Amino acid sequence: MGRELPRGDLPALILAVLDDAPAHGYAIARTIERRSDGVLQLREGSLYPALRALEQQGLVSSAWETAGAGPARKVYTLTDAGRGSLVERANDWDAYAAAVAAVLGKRRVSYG
Amino acid sequence: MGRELPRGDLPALILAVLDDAPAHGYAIARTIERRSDGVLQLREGSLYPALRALEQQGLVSSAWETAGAGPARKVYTLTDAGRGSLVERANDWDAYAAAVAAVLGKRRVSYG
DNA sequence: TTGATCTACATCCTAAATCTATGTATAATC
DNA sequence: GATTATACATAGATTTAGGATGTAGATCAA
Repeated sequence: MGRELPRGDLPALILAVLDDAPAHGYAIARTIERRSDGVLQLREGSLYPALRALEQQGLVSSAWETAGAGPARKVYTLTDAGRGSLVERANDWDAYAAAVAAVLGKRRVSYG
Repeated sequence: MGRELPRGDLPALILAVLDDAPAHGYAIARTIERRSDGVLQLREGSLYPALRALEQQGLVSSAWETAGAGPARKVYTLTDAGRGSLVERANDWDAYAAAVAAVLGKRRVSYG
């Protein structure tokens, strides 16, 4: 269980999670795993660099949340630019998925 | 036009093309572009290393075709192992595409 | 006959993005 | 007090695709 992510799709997934509500890194990873039924798994080594890049690009903003129990959390919020980028990336994904499906054809479990 | 390929999907695309008929490298690239309506574009720097890797793994076999007009062609044929690998990769793709779609949700052109 | 274009294969280098491994630290559970 | 879950972070290795470049035959136009 748990397929590696093909490169390039991770930012879109993070933005999509943040589009529902602000969240901190660890929660983002858990949400992606849950929503994908465990198919998509996301390591810290991928997650935090990706979040930093998104922030540098102005697609998310962050704020430390020191109150509450447990270690401090850095909570990320989608910016307007991030929202726009998400729509673009989602459409791009659709086009890509359709293209791959067109090349692969209908070879599935019952191939013969 | 022409999106870069997320890493990992290229072998599956090549195997799928060869599943219909043996073909040489250049023709494989053209077929992928045509079937995907130009969305997927494949450069020599990606194509030939990928073909060599597939051959080393025993998923395709190759033979030089010297007859005919133009430069010599190396014609690739899917092996039985390649056929099995293709089915596996196609199913894997399905699972991955479904997982990404689940995380992305229904954010598309008419986002709001 | 020169040049441009398409076909066709090939390699080297670079870049990007992800994973592995490791480290720090708090809190709850056993 | 040991383990587990939470939570952030970085360095290094790996994978894999693209860019640039090179060779070479065939075709066609100027």
